[in-house]
Amino acid sequence: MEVFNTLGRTRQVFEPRDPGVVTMYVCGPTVQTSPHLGHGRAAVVFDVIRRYLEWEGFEVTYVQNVTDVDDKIINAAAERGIDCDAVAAASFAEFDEGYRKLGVKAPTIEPRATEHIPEMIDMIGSLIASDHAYASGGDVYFSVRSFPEYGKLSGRRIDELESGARIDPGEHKQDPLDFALWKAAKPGEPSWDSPWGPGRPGWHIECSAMSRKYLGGGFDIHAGGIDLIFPHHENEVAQAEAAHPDAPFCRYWLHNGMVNLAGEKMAKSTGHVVGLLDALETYPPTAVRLFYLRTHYRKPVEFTPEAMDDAVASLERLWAFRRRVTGPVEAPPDEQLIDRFRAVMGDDFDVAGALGVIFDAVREGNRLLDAGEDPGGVVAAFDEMTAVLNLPAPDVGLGDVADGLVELAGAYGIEAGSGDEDLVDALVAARQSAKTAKEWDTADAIRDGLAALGVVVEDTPDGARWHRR
RNA sequence: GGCGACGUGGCCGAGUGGUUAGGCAAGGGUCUGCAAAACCCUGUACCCGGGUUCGAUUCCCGGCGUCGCCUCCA
Repeated sequence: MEVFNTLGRTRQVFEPRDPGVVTMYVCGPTVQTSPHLGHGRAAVVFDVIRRYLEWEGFEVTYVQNVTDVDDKIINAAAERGIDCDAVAAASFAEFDEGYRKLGVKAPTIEPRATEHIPEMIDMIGSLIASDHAYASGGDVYFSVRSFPEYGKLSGRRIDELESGARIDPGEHKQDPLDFALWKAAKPGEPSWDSPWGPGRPGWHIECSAMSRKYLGGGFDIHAGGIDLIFPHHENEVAQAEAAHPDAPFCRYWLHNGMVNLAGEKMAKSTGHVVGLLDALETYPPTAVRLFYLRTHYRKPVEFTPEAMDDAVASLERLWAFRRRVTGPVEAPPDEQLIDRFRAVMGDDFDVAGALGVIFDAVREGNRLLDAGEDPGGVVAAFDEMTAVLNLPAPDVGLGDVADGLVELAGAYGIEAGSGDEDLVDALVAARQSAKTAKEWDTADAIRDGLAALGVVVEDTPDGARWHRR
């Protein structure tokens, strides 16, 4: 298995720190506003990587942090006249809903910055003790020049950074490159006591401190958006390795590409976004998930209605195939398909390639079914592969069609009272009678009526079947 | 300006030094009362210019273009 490691910008053989165990830290959201489609992509992409690793037999500890204290949360709270906790709680609820609808597995641990202030203070303290940081005017800054390897993750050199850097008013840096580990509290801001006075942590320190706490030194995978490489992840490396020079901070850095809209990156700071929850209302969540998964995780993707229609149609092909097979599948998964799946997934998580294998399975399975042969092994492989990607089949339940259904049934003399599904079965049977009598108009009217309710009737050699659209 | 990524057929999108990715859409056919689904067939794809090679879309150099980072950002 090989992965592209941002640290070194090369493809490397994946060898976890401890055999059979993978420790992952994913940069989670700053719970400041509503999630957009970009947040969803990061979550889905790393969720699939996690599920794949678990499928390969690794025991995965998946940590995703929640940044619940930061300048923008404070500003948003001030603007809206509510407190920071309320801003964070409302935003977190939306992220959580979005992740859940997208089928993202809950993190093993989901630590919040505000619940790990002592750990951060400890780390800051040891950085000061080792001269990698200094207190200044109630703030504490990391001294970038004290860490010679600074820039190794993002491929920057300190001297080049120097020219563009500057010190903002109110900061007390010794060097423009230095960044805040601890910010002195201003009036009205949330704050915690510290050896340097009341204040709050800088952004970067939480990930170094919390990953250390839950995953230890030299954990396996640190993941996040490609836009976090600099400065966030660069700073994390510097802090963590300066505080613990004995071992590298983490072994593999994985970064996902951005979601673009009209050719430009979605970004909450510019308002150039499509809300995640809005998209999940407009499109089936599994189709949104598939939209993310069609493109390799490191590449940018363009969000367009056409791309979504495409994803919806592709998904329908998947499930149209799966609907053809009823009853339990007992055959072992087709080995050739599984081998191909494993090969592409182990090749820097080529999920687009994996989808190619899945669609090949669909064609082969359909061909076998048409030929009257047993597609068991292909179906078993299909089920296994789609489970790894977590592309769940839609609910077959009727949902909210009940009212129109009773009316339609009545029109054909079918008594309400039994369950909705029985009603549909009765209507399908009525259509079958009409077909037998060659009353095509009636048969088609029933089918059209059901279609209008979102129930699709399809004829097969074994009789008519129906499913929810 | 510095650093980095990318440029594949109508659209999306994997991949490879020489033999089919895949999806969506389109055309033809089979099946079917019709429809849907499905299967089969079709469309001579790799930004441009050099170079390496028996052979490059696939490696190297240059150019053009798009995007990202260089401030907060998944």
